[in-house]
Amino acid sequence: MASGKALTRDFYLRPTRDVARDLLGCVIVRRERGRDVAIRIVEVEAYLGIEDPAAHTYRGRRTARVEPMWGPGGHIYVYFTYGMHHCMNAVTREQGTPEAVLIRAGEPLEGLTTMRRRRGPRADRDLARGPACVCVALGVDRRHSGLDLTTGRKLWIEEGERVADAQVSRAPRIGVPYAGAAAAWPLRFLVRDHPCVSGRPR
DNA sequence: GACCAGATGTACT
DNA sequence: GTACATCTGGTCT
Repeated sequence: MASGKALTRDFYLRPTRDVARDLLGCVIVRRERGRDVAIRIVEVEAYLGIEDPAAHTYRGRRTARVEPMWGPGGHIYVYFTYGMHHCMNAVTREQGTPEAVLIRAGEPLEGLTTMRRRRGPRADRDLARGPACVCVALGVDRRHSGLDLTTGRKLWIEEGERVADAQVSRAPRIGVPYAGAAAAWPLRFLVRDHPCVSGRPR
């Protein structure tokens, strides 16, 4: 089912807000032992690098963990948090501009059996609902951080059905109260009324 | 809906 | 050494 036609580098080298909005409707594909697991992106958040108090690269922070964010767009940045969760981001912009888009939720499309096994008993719409759930469903952890998303081999994002502007909602990001005024920036993009969006109020 | 424990990597002193 | 994290699932109301 997956076309294997990964989004090209140019897609990711654009302004991060645009990449975030345009990722809605796109499909993340994980290919493992010839089997595909795929989800359609329904919720994302933009993180705007050194000027964004909510970003891991705020004020130019550069450590081994965030190194993938400093490279060119089109790579994946995975971090581990709360002692048990992984979250994945698509890196944007050119090399030296450390911005990214957090994948918050997706609608399961393919490989349902695999996702159900990984996530345990729960409704299908909850399989990839929430950033850590996305990683579990796709079998992604920080060993995958830094992978190139444009080669279309193990993990990539391909074009999906375009989400119309009227179907896109913008909202403040989740879980970043420490970010001061930036916590209110409307950098979260989601498909309106979609059953698979996460976004528990906080 | 509100509240909270969980378990450890990561950044910084 | 220490504080805290781009969260989830379970419990209680």
